[in-house]
Amino acid sequence: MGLGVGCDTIRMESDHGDLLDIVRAGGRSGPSNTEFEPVAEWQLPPEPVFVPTRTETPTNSFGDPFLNLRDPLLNQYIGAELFDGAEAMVAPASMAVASSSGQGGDDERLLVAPKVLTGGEQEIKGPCTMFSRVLQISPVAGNTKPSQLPPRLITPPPVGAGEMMMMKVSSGSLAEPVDHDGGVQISYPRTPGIKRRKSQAKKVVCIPAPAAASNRSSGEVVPSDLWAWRKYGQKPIKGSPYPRGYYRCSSSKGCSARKQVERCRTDPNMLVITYTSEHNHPWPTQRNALAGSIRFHPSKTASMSSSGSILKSPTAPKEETHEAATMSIEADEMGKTTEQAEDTGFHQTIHPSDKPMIPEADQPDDLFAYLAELEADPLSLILSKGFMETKPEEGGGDGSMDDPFNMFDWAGSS
DNA sequence: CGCATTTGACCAGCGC
DNA sequence: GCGCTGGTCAAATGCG
Repeated sequence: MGLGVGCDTIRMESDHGDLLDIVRAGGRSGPSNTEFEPVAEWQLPPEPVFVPTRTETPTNSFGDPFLNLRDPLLNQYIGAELFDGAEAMVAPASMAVASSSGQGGDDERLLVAPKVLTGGEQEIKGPCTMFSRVLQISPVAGNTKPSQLPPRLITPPPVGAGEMMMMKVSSGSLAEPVDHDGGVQISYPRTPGIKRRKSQAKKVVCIPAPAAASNRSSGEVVPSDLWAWRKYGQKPIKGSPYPRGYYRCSSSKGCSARKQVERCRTDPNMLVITYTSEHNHPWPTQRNALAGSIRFHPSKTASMSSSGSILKSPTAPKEETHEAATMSIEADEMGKTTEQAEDTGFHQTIHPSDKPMIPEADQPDDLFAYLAELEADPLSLILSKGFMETKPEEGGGDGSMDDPFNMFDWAGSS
């Protein structure tokens, strides 16, 4: 199932009185007890839209891990590009991402939820909850208001089985999944009553909580990513039975990057991770990242023993990934010619038809190990495997390790 | 011993 | 100004 054009809008009201507009596509009908209402500002472009080049992106100069992610199994992008405060994303066929002009001004936020179906209509269960990963990049403080920006919707070609579901948040607090049959949502924290220190850029990621394999005394299971985080506080949150953990980046001294981890109020199986500030340093080395995340994660130890490192991709060796990283755009696959892609300044590779990154010879064992690891630590795997593939512009970069966006070189530089 | 987590105290923003 | 709540600090504690 590819990306549909027809959309339904489901207006839902959360327990906080927040209105969520859910735009569905792909033929699925929403709950019958909801009010259907079209959202005019949501537009489906006739063809994929390319986002500007990275050089036009003034923020996240050190390679935000949530930009340009790729679904490691589908080998498709699940990431997003942030520029000038606008929201623009590249999504796999299993996901739809959109940005709106925001009739409600600053209150307009976008949500994305993928729906991946196996071949036909059977939904992937179990470890494949990884497919339920969604990203949303919120506007950057000080930049153009979303309401001043034109709508942008970036969709990959309808390749592979998938179903898309889009949502929009009019206002409200942290993301709370409203679709519980496989979708994951991300929103921007917009609780009016909650103080927001200054106007910091925040990214809210809502992911399935890893299996409760961890024996942490707090019972909290925090998925790791490439960064090393140090917990510096925990607070009970009003209205939520679950505390919120506060983490700061420990990969580098002086790094102001922070994240908050809490369980979704309505769905304890979901983790809401809010990223604040940016890293002022490049990606940490594997060793550093490991040092900051291995504690309290016995399952990772087992994973390490089999794969050598929790950050080591069980898929392609470095040479292959690097090769992939330097491959040029297969623009035709996106319904656009290379020239067109270059005209837009967008230089990114999407391989909808690529074979899975799992090496065939190692698939049986590695696949199980991979899935197990995925279940235990999905975010880490996503970040360690699903790196963006960005080819530097001619003369704009040599793809060396000096390029903070060159994830593959970074992974191999430790 | 080094580093991370825990946890109570303190600070700051916001609404009334 | 006061109270509420979220966010941060820092000493205590624990683990490898």
